[in-house]
Amino acid sequence: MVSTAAFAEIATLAGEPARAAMLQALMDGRAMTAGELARAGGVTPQTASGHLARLTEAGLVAVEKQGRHRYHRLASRAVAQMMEGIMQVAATRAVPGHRLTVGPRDAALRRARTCYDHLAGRLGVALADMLVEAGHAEIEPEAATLMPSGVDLLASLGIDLAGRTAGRRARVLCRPCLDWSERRPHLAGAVGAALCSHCFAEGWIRRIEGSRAVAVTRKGEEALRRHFGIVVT
Amino acid sequence: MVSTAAFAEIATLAGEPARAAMLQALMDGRAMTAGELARAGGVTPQTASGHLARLTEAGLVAVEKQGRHRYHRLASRAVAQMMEGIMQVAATRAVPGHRLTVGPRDAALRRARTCYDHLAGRLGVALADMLVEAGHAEIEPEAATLMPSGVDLLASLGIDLAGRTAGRRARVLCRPCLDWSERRPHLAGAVGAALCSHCFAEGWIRRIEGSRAVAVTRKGEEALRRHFGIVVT
DNA sequence: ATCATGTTTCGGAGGTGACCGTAACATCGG
DNA sequence: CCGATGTTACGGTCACCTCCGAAACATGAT
Repeated sequence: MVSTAAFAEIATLAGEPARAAMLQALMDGRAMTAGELARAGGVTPQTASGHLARLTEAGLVAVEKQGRHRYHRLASRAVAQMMEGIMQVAATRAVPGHRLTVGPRDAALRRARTCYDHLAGRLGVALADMLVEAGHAEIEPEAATLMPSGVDLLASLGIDLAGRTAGRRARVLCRPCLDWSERRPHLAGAVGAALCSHCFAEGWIRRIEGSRAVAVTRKGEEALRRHFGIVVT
Repeated sequence: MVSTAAFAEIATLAGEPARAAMLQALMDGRAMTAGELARAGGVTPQTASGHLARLTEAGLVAVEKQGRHRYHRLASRAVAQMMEGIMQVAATRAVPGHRLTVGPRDAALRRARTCYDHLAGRLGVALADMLVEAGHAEIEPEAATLMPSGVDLLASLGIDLAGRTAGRRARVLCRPCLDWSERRPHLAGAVGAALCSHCFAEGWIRRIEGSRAVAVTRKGEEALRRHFGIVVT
């Protein structure tokens, strides 16, 4: 059994408001400096630095030195998945009066954003829906499958699921992720990550300054329509 | 976005040592009284009562009144999944010197136990392994599939995946769960839950007093060998 | 009705931890 | 070398929250 002490320590680290805000800010998969995270958490840089040291020590956050900056990111996919789990529970407790659609800043988030290492929002859900409707994928609440035709489709775009299709059946299992804005699943895990990084690499999407939202470029609009037949409104 | 406040509240609730211990005690899927949970958490009944009230208020725990007793259980599968996520992160931080095999009490746990609503330990892993080797299932780290032959096998035992095989393809996706004692995945989700409850219903396994461990009955040993060809050592 | 068991409420004591000044410490660019 | 930016260390204050004792409250058994 994972000792209760270790369990409690991790949960306590995630539970303090300033740290929680910083961890949530890191959920877009990017690496941020302590200063940025301090603003995200609403505390002074000194305080944030202390928090980050504890998070790093506990293995929730990893740092990379780059010149004068120290970039902090979530240490592993397991951490991101843990956060998702907590958010799912927190979401069920969502106050009815607290409307989910809040202002224009969230509009971009609901349209397209990153969720740690994969795409979410209407873009992420539309991609998942398209794959299901075309028979390229099957998605159930607990798990998802990318069918052989789906693997081929991605391969034709230059996305190889890095040996995951090794030999035999070209079928890849992956994890679904419940989209908090659409309340429907999109593709996560290795498949979602590969798809997302490909979109960035091809210049189909780019990050919106200071936000987890991403913008679909003109090139991206065209590519998404041609390759996937989807239009993200 | 799930508000940071809600996120932090849930994580804080799970992070306090006494509450964490109580939640972990509930991870076997059973319902327990406040008194039992007080012992599990190492606090007095008054304190436990207060904690349980908060956990219930937050939607982590659900209560059922039954005469003089009030039985508490995890409120949803989402909560159990959240706890699993935290435990996964806590496990990666496992101190090397802290050996995982501790004493005889854990021996029973490592052999067979419940993990919220499904089977774990060598029993759970052996079942999963057998299904994979026989081609009845495919298990990858992120997801798992119960193949048509696996669905048929379970159906022949009287386990119907409650409409999940509805019409079309008789193939059920489900979630894998990383076993902390075996460090390998076993079947979770609806499939794991159905399998587990069937084992209890048939008298193949029974709970060991005051523990999350389960014992395989003589009848169970025989049934597991005949139906699945496995022997749990 | 009375007792016993299990559970909740209340109030006060105690401890832990977050927070911010101030200040020292790295590191890079000029 | 020196300044600018970013990060870490220290000390004191303050608020939150856990915990238990005592006591009230339910429910079922005697």
